[in-house]
Amino acid sequence: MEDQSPTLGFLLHDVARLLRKRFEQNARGSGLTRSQWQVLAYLSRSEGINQSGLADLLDVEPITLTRILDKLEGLKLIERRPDPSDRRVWNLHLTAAARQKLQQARKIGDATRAEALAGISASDRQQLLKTLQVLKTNLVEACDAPAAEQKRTGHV
Amino acid sequence: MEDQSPTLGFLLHDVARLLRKRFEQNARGSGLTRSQWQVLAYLSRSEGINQSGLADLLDVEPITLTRILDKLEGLKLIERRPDPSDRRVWNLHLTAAARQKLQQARKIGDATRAEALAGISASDRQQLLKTLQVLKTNLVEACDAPAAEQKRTGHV
DNA sequence: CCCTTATTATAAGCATGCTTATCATTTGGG
DNA sequence: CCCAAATGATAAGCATGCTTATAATAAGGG
Repeated sequence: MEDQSPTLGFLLHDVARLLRKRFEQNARGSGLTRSQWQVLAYLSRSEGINQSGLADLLDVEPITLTRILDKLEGLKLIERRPDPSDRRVWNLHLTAAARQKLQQARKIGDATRAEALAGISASDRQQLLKTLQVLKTNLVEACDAPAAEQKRTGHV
Repeated sequence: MEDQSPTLGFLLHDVARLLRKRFEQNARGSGLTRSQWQVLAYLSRSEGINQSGLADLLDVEPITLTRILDKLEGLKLIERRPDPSDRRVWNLHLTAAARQKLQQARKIGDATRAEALAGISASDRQQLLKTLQVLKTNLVEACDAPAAEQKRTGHV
């Protein structure tokens, strides 16, 4: 695992970064970044949700989301509406412009994904998604647990 | 592809980010971040390389690497030595301290990877690495090409 | 030899992620 | 009812990625 080929972590990080980079190359001029698109996409399935709820869906920290929402609000793509029963809370809504952008960005995402997946069979794609989903579940759980002991035996 | 489950891009991004986060939780106190570790790891296989060569290996932009090297140099983990034949160039070398750190970080990486891969069979792990490697190759190539046309037919 | 072009490293400025801290508000125990 | 603890949003500061730009140097054609 440690010799010639990069480890899983390096490889995953690189692939995610390159996919993000290629998406943004293809999306030049859309005015939306990948993260902004992700926030809009998740919000479109949960309109009216509040910020900490949406941060949970996205598995990011609330403060990370706050800044993305600041941008999206400035672009008039979302609205923060005060919650009638809790003055700490903002309820989030898409604007009409956001719904248009979403369609556009979805096309760019499809095209970018097609570039990345060239030459990979349908069953390998399925397998990839399945395995990544397991990794994500494992990691979400691990991140809430105390730090792993590093086995000094060197055995994995 | 677009309905309930996250797309490949979101999933990859999330898994990479969570793996990075978990690594850093486990590495608390090592004084090294994941990216710094990656730079040391690649450099250990190519000592004496210059900055743009190393940036190519890592598939990052030279300026991204410059700042990481600034940190590593400040931590006395690398040395920049002037190239005798080209005054623009720095040749990069690990210090003895870096070699120690590398061993320590490798253990943390192994432990983190084990957490992420829990419950995934050896053959599925192989398959995952293989597919990711193809994705990376596709993307490195795509990023050097002009932006993809987005097929307005909606077909992928 | 000189001038244009390419290459190496770095700077400035932005976006997203994090940790840690703060403020306002709500909730719940006594 | 009142104070302590929990919760929602935000701020400050750091790391790493990017794009675009700049300075110094090298290389090559005329």
